[in-house]
Amino acid sequence: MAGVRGEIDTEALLAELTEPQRQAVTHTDGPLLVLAGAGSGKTRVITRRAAYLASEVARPREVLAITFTNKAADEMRNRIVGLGVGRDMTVCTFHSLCARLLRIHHERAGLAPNFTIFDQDDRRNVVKQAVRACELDPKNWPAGPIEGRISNAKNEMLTPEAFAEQASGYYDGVIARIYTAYQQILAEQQGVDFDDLLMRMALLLAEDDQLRDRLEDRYRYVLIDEYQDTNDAQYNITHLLTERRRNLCATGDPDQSIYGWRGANIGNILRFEQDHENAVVVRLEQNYRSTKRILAAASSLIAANIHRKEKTLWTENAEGRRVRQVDCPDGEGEGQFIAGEIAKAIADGRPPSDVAVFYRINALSLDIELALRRAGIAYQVARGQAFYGRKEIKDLLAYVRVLVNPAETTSLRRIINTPPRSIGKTTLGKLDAEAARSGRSLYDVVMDSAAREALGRGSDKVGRFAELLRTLQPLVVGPAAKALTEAFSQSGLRASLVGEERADEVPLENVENLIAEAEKYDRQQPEGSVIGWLEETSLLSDVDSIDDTAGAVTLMTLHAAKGLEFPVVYIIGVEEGLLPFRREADGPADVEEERRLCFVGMTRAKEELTLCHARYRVRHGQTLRNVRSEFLRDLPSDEIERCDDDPDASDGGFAVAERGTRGPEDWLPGVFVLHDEYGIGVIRSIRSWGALNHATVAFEDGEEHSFILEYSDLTRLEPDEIG
DNA sequence: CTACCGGATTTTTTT
DNA sequence: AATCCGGTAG
Repeated sequence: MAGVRGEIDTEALLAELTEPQRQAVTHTDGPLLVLAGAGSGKTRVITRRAAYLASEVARPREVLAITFTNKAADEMRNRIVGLGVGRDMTVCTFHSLCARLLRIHHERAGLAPNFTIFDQDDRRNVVKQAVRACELDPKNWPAGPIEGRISNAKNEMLTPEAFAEQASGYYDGVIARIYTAYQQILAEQQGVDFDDLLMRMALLLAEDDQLRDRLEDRYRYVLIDEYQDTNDAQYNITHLLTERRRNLCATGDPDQSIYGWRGANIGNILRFEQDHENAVVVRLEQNYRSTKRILAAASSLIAANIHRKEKTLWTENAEGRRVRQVDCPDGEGEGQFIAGEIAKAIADGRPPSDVAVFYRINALSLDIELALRRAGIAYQVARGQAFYGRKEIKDLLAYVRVLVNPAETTSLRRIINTPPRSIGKTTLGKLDAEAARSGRSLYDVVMDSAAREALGRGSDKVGRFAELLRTLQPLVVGPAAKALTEAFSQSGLRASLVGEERADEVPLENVENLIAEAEKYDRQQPEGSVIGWLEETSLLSDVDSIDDTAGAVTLMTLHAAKGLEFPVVYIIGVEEGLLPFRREADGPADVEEERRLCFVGMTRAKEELTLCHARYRVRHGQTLRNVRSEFLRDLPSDEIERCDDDPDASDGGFAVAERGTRGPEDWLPGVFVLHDEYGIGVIRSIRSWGALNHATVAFEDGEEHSFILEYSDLTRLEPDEIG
């Protein structure tokens, strides 16, 4: 039986599927939740399902599939095309979908057609401007927390007005003022931040019935992947798009919810059945990815979470090697150990691309990078954002952004004296004053020859800059690479970079790579534009930069690793304070989410898994003493092979007391202790300060106290001593 | 207007 | 440790 469209072989779509997989693929109408455990063949199910829908009940263009990253979207699209479905299915991320729709329906959304997307850096910049506009001291109002507040507000779809209404207390009142100013600056600059993309789309869908109907008719079947990591705005968009037909298929795994800190609401997936009457739920619990031992270790870890829907993964795969736990003296030793292991594996015929190294924070990649470089092993770091953060790249992008969106004063200020053209503070101040006086944008003032006359000495220089912008302006309608190349050379940026070199990096080459990327875009999107390229570039994620064909070891954060798989996986920095990550400043860490994060990392491994921890780690230029992670205690100890990178230090991460007053294995999180005054308590965490170890202990009355282990009179209790 | 100095700040994770 | 910011000197 062939599909109705003829080109697709339906039988092939259903071949080699287990019963639950088949059910997920062939369920057509009504809400469907696929609870897909790690490695349970979810991608296969989703792609086949999308193809099945496009063959049996809809046209490809009527299917909308939303993924978490652009890379995942590209892969899914390619696989669907490989199944014989035409290219016109919409497969993208929430953010790119919203950007595209808001661009098309900009008028309804109250946006300029050429709005630009503000990234993290831009957002920080605007927050600082907003704080200044509110006449607050930036020292008392640091940008970071404010960004978080504004972001949360937007995730909850609170506009500045709505936020101000529900704000209570002094702090929130001020935040409301800053948020208002922030939004005002964005509006002036025709800028939209990441959260705006979602919030504006959700609000637009909620209030514009006509548009909602049109989109519902267009996207008759909607698939959302990684549903456990959707936030409230995304939830609203999803529901507004599927209200009438209810053809929503959500896939995900509550055990892999790792974005709570940015507003993801795990409740979205947990409440799916309550939210959707008659929802069909399919569970995929057979793992096809990992060895029995890897799966056992990961399952054992995640079982330690208390707030959890029970789920048991199983596999028919081979037993495999034991999961290893390696104790390293320090970060450098850890890097050397891993580089040595990888070099051995490569010598044995293992392709470098089989191997991945994961870490909790980007800073940890440095030691590994250094060691791999020394060992001559090719590697790539998933850090696309960092590339776009480079000065020369930002400079050139600022030119393009001004061409696309002249209202973007921030970019204009960036380039007006980059490269140096002797337009300094004084001149800029005069231009600003004139803009404020006449109510025009900075750009308009710069381009106004009459206004320039009044500048005095700076007049000529600004005149030449205006001339430059005028020459470049027509390039917005042409291909992206052309605009970049011309802006680069005509602005004098190129000349200023020639011969520049910093820390084994050549800025000129970076720009050339950027232009090469633009050329690729121009080839792939002949209908594209500079605006389109800029939009795509703004929405790139870290993993989007990794190249599967590079033949290199891959380094990335645990967050970026979501959805990927590698035969050989190393997780480094499995230490208290790092994984689970804790910072004194912000309250207690969400240990369950951290544990899920570790679980995500472990379940990426197909054949071999190694968890490393170091006893000393350099952070902010200071050497810290680290204790191995409490998560390691959740692993089945008889299944784990313990290795020691440094034979003289077999006590490993447990070497707590250098003064010899305390036994090495005795002082760990989770250990019960007795204190003369406070009674029985349990150690929450151990931190090292110089040579001393501080323990935070939670007591029965709920109080927490900190002690210096070497000096305190805490007594350790054996498990059988606890009544 | 640029160049340089010293102090503050940084790094949690990201679309 | 490395970078960024603001202030001051030239």
